[in-house]
Amino acid sequence: MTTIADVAKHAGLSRATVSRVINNYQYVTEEKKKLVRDAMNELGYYPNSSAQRLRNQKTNMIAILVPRLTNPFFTNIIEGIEKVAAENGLQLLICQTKSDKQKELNYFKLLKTKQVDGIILTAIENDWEKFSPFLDCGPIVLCNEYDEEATVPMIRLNQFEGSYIGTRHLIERGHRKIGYCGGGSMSGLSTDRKNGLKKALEDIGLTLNPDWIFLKRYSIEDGQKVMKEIAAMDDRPTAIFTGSDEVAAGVIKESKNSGIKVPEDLAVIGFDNQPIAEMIEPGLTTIEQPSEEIGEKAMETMVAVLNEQKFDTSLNGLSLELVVRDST
Amino acid sequence: MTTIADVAKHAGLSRATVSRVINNYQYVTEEKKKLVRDAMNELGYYPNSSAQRLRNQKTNMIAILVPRLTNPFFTNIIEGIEKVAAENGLQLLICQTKSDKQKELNYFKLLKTKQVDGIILTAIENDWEKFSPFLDCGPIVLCNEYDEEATVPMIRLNQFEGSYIGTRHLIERGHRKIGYCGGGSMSGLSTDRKNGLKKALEDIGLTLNPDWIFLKRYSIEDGQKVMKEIAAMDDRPTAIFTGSDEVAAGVIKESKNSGIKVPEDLAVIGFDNQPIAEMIEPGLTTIEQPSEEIGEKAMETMVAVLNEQKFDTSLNGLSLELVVRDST
DNA sequence: TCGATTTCTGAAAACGATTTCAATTGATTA
DNA sequence: TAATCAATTGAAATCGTTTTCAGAAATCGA
Repeated sequence: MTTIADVAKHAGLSRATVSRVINNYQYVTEEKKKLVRDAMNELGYYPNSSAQRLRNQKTNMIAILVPRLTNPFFTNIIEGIEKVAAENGLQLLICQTKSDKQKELNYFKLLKTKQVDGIILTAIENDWEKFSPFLDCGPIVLCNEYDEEATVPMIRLNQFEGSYIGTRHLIERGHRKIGYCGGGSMSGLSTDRKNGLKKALEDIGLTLNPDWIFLKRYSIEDGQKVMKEIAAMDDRPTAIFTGSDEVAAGVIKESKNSGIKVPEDLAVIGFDNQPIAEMIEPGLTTIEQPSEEIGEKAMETMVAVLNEQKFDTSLNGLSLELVVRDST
Repeated sequence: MTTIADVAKHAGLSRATVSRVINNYQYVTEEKKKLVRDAMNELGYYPNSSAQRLRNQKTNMIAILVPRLTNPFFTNIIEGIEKVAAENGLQLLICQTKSDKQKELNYFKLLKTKQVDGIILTAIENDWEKFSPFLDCGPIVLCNEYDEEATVPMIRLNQFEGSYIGTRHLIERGHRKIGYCGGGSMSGLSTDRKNGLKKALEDIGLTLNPDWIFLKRYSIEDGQKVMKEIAAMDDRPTAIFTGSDEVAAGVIKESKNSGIKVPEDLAVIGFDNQPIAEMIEPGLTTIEQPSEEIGEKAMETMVAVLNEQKFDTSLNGLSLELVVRDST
């Protein structure tokens, strides 16, 4: 491997000068700059990044923790994150937690071992206190997720409002027996959604039937199971509010096997507005989240924190919108 | 930050001994081991990975290049890769090329700068010769892709056969006017598929109509455009063979707007057997690829190469299977 | 013309780990 | 008993950069 010393020797200069050229330090004469550049080209030199990281105490690498890559919502977030990362010369280490507490926690060791400069969390599995040993190892940013205890920047949307407008929509269509199907129980996001639904019900004097609450449902298969459970009930909801389009799609798919008609027998509303919402029949009514923008904001915040700038923690301007199709 | 020197001092031993404990070198007395471990725990010590990488000249990181993360086929491959990577203590750097030549090439610099030990390619955009400067910087493994020129391990399925059996299926259903819709033109995989289709046609004395060949189509939107193009033709194919379920789904979706009935007016066959194939209506007939297994094999090969073991380059035992649904 | 800046460059000291080498001890063998 | 060998440890070199420090050369102002 050719090192900076080889380049220096070949150019008849010192390692220091070569380094200065690489990092465009101002006080190097054009003449020497050219000597160095020629030497680098002739030798095909590239700086060794491990050495740079060690010396600079910086990796320019950010870990991004997602539950599953197969969920387009998260890959869209990544899309946004990646865009801003590239603009700022940062690399991304994409980590799949599979919603596993231990895996999630293990990835935090990346901070301790200095493999990454910071972490963006798109979901939370563990109690927040578990993260406390890592808080001083580098910035942590929450993206599309939040925790009451957390003292870090959070980029999030008003999920409460999202499910509120979704539920209002169902109520307007005449539904009174509305079920809820969401994600993890630790998630502030999930409870917010549940509360938005509750509020919309309470507004018209109803309460959420605990039999119709399904938690920790993430995938198409989970959705299918939910549909089976509902089909088996004596007293069924007439509408179900789900935490993701995938789960909703599973519900709709299974409804065809269970002889339950959507939306006549069961209205279904999703969350995210993924491609599948448009592809499935009947088309899925859903709450659109500007996923790419959330990712961008999260990474912008990360960059700001890394540069010790101020950042904006207010509930950001991005809004959730109801997209009405045929499932309600 | 606490370093190995801090641990050494705290334990009253040398850095060398601490290092030996970390790497469980055999000749350290239990007594000192305990001293070191206690010191590490008390100080909350984690080895700095940049320093380790520099010293060991090894990163334990493998880059995996995919065109797009939003395509479930590739995330499934990643799933398989990740599984084997974890078993071997390797980290994954997931890189999105967006089918961009320059981006693809840029990621190869990861090898030059020693940010990764090796690269797994799941698609090829550039001519193979472009990669030649990187071949001696670390192992490259092709996964689900190949190139005539390439001299590196390739994990691939018999795509020729895949499209052959798919086309046979169409022919059996009475189709004679069959179109082809595939990916990049550089891709050996794509040409193989086209050739499999040609062969099946030639077997019954037909040729592939060049008007019905669509290349560089990857997404749902691309599929929709293809459908529009077909709808505008005077002489339309009665069946179309697509390179991915996403494209096929786009075709089917758009057919509903164009008043063209699938499968009556146009039979559609996909590739991959992604979740969407099952969700869309009519259900998509497709060629199932064991994507996760391909990923596993690719990573196993990478591990073998890294350990300078032999590897198996034969067309591997994984087979493509026709999944018949309602679109044909 | 002389002192004070400003440019420009290189030697050497970091960064934090691992490994070689040599030294020391204790056990074993001839 | 002396010689050999294995077990255990630490000092120091090394991995490839960047940066500090100091010195030399060039420029500037009075």
